[in-house]
Amino acid sequence: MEKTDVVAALAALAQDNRLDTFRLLVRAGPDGLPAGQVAAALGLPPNTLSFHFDRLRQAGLVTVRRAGRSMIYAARFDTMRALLGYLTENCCEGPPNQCRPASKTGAMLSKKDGVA
Amino acid sequence: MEKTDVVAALAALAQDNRLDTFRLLVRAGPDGLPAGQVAAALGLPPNTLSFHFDRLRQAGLVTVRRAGRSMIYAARFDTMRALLGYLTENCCEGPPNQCRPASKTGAMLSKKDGVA
DNA sequence: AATTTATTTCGACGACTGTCGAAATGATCC
DNA sequence: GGATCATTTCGACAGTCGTCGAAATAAATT
Repeated sequence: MEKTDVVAALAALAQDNRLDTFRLLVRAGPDGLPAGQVAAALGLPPNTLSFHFDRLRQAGLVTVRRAGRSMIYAARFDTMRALLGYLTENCCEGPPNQCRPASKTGAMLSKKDGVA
Repeated sequence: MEKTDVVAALAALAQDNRLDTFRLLVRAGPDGLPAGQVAAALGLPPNTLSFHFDRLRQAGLVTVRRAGRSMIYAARFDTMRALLGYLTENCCEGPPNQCRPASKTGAMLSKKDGVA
């Protein structure tokens, strides 16, 4: 994933209503939800939501398909996975690996520290 | 981590120069780098960089300490870890867990699908 | 205490963002 | 084909963002 795409995806998620929207779609799973249902769930006017959907779509975070007169939006898990991959690799891996679950016990990985 | 903090952190990282800055600090490790060194590495005017550092600091992504006349900025790995945790939990876990490494073989987790 | 070095604060600027009312589009149903 | 329902497009608006020159602060050097 290119840095440009990462910035775009981050920007898309860095807004209250959009983060809510995306989380809702994630919970809805691969089948997605019609725009109206999202609007109802979040209490957003349909044109405002349309604007946000567009941002998410341009960032590659959702897909749309038409079903009758509804537009069905669905989360793109592949993009989200790629984003998480980038962040984990580029923004968490300090010289001594800083990105482990905060070490509850402290043991368990103090043996070899296999860092490339 | 609260949703507000998540949005703040995402917004802080959703900008070219800031993402570069943060990545540089991550690679520098817990000891951090003096502002001037970051400015030199990224070719940014010091006042512009100062503005971005402030954003990162307000989002809890970096710390500052003074050392002589230099200001040393360092990445906050704990915040980054918390952010990744939130994103993984809230933005990747669809009904059938969507957030695995894209399934190279396809086997290996098709046995029980243990989702809470 | 004056000078140099490292960084921040201030003020200004054009560009972009998020929101909304109103009008347009597109599909369905009599 | 006219009414209706779901959604998008358009235009406008206040607010925020990213950048930069210039001035201010803060610490070391002489």
